[in-house]
Amino acid sequence: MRIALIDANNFYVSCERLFRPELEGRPVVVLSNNDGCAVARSNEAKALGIQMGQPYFQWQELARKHQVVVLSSNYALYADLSNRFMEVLAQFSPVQEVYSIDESFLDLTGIAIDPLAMGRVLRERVRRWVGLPVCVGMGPSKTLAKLCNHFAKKRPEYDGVCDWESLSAVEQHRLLAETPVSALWGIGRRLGNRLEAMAVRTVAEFRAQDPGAIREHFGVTVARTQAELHGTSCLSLVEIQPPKQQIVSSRSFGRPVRSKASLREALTLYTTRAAEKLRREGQLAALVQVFVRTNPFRNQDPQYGRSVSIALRQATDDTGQLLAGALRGLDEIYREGFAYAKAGIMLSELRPRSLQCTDLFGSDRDRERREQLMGTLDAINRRYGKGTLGLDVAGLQSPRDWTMRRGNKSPSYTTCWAELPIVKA
DNA sequence: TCTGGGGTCCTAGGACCC
DNA sequence: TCTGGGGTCCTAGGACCC
Repeated sequence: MRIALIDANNFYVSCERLFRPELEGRPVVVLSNNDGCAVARSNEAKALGIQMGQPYFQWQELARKHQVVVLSSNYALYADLSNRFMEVLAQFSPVQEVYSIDESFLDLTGIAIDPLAMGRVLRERVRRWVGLPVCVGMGPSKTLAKLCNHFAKKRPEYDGVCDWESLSAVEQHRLLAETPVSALWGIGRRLGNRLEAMAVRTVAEFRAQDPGAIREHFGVTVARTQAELHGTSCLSLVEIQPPKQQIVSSRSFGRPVRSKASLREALTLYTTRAAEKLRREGQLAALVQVFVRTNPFRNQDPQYGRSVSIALRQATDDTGQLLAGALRGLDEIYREGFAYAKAGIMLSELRPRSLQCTDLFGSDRDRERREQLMGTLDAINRRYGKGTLGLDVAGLQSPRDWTMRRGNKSPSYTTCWAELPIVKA
């Protein structure tokens, strides 16, 4: 078994640099929604000490001093480049798992080429065809492929490609002994702390633990991780994404929201998005959950947060019916006098549309007409852009002062005609 | 003043059944 | 005084991922 994990370097930053090559060599940070936290950092920005997930206001001064280029996130651009990246990788193996927006596993078992040579070809191909820098890790299990990818990124001597089985036993052990256990895929901060409390600090020490004891104290997931480190593949590649079990749409507000009218408006937008996703997935939802909460970081302010589940009479993908449920939920949980910072909805108890039962209390003709309406809505929004047409059950009236802040977004270079980059001859 | 969003899986415990 | 055992389903909470 030979599994490769190909991962783009500082993905969002690399996407931005593709259209602004002058950012090469400079510290660049991409921010989360609402320009809240750092979610991608160039190597130069990492070297300045800006942490992943660190709130912008905490390093704003530092950024100014070192002329860091700070950008809002541009998901349309990243999603488009991600698709191109994945298509290029697909040419190297019939078995691919797209693991996240910037990572993919490939099964390279039985491919006769020298793995390191193969890794270098992969890197070069993505670099030339898509323009993104990537690193390649390979090993007999997903966990070892992930770990080797980590080495390929952190250790310049590997030049971006690291294969577990091409390493000598001495080298393997040295790497494991130099790597903290929390660098492992599946070992986060909590488990890392618990392991450390047992004097298990490095991957080498973790691998040497008694498997029975690991299973007993940490459960099957951690036991599998340990087995994978020994080269026993426990996790197979997921080639076809199983249908989603829940669909979430939520946002923090650009500024605190007090009125119910604004919350209704925000939830109308979130429900519209979630319903679109649901229809794209070909699923129906039977349960709508709504939540609102104040800002937990402002603990001097009165805090409130609640969620409620609304069971629908029948599973549906109709924006109107889902929205009616969501707004009924809001009526239940809204309390006056709080400064709300975030709201959202979750659709769950999903099932394929093909299993829809007929409604005892509604006519099929009504249903057909609603389905046509939703289909038309989706088609128009696909063609003319998100949000061109929507339902207004909430009665949109208040000024939309809650929408998110995105002060520094780059143009949608590849997904919007009006924002195509123009190259001057 | 300013702190993201969207997911999955596992486990423990209670309810319930025969 | 003695108070079964095994199984399933559901839910809440915890942990992880990017």
